[in-house]
Amino acid sequence: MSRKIGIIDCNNFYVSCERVFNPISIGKPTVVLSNNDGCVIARSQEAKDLGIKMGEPFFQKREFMDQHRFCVYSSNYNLYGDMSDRVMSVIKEYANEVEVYSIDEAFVDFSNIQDEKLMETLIHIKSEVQRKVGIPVSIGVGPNKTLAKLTSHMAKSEVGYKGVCSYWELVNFRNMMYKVDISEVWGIGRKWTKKLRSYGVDSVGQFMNMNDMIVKKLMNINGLRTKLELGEMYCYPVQLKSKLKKNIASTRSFGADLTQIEQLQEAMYHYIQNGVKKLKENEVSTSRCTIFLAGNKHKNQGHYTSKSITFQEPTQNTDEIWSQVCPYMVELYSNDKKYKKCGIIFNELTPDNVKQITLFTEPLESFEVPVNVDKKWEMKQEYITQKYTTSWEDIPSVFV
DNA sequence: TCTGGGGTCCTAGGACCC
DNA sequence: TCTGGGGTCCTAGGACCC
Repeated sequence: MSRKIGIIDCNNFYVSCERVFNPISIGKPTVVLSNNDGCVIARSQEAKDLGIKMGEPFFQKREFMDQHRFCVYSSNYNLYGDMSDRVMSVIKEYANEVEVYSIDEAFVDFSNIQDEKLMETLIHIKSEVQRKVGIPVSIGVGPNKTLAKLTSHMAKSEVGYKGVCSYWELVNFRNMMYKVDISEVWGIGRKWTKKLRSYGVDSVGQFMNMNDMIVKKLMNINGLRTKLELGEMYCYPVQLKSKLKKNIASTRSFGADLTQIEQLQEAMYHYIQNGVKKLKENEVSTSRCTIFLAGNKHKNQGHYTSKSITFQEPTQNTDEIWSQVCPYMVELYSNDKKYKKCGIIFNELTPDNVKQITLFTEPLESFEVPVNVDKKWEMKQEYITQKYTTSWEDIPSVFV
């Protein structure tokens, strides 16, 4: 007997969250912007209909949005995180086997629900999330994740489905797939779409007809899995237990180009503090990190350097990390370049409860770094925090 | 003037070892 | 001068996702 895998997906999630608290934007074209108000990361249906693309730079569309009386919001991740928790807990009232896949999506294993009750259950969940949290969702269900995603796409794009679509209710699925573009498949992104098109494969139906070995060669094992899932095989299991994170990153673009190493160091210290906060929230320590400095790739200054640094033992101490990172920044930095972004990625995370004891711990060389022994650092940091706060957050958050 | 941030997985190639 | 084969580990780069 086939599994019943569902995907419950919040519609235009960030916009929908804003609309719960700003009903004035309902019915108007609405977008939510990324950090720095850089680009569009969520769009209402009205905004999509007016041709606003995902990831489009805000400054290029600002005038257009003014003309069309858009509601524009800077992103408010605390709000979205909280709304996400509420949506997920409503879902969990009706299903035990839930994988929270992202802030706005959950895979659910509905296999234990009787065939005849399936649609009824899904419709009920959809209306309960709407009633209790105020967020509209779409639901797709099929024998695996890939087909669930594809049916949820149909649930969204075809009004007739009213937001809930089951693979088993689709008549002549295979024929329908010749009309669905290959890029709609979960797991097939821009590059692979281009590659497949160059082989004359434009529709999902054509992709399904390809030879397995060719698919594997052209893409990789996951490309093949995607193809097999379209043919009803079950390759990507629903992950009921949340897996431990493998990396935790803290990176930001600057409000303007930076040229001095002191500025970069201040920024990096800031990001380390932020990253350490995340380490503590996740109850892990790091024994290795990667730092990077990068230029503005949009301005023909797309340089990038990075360095991996191994710590003597797992840590979640900002200054300890900083003392190791600082000398390498000097190494990576070059005074004839402009920098637009930097950051730190913590790798090799170990849960705090299994901390190892190192028998021979040598004193940390890098504690000798001068910046760490006098108090100049803290003053600088305070100054830069103020500065960053004004340039990042002192931006009007609503334009009507 | 202004173009996000944070993840995962796979693969090829080099280093190194026996 | 000649110069095997196999295994593991690491890293960089490239693809994908939201």
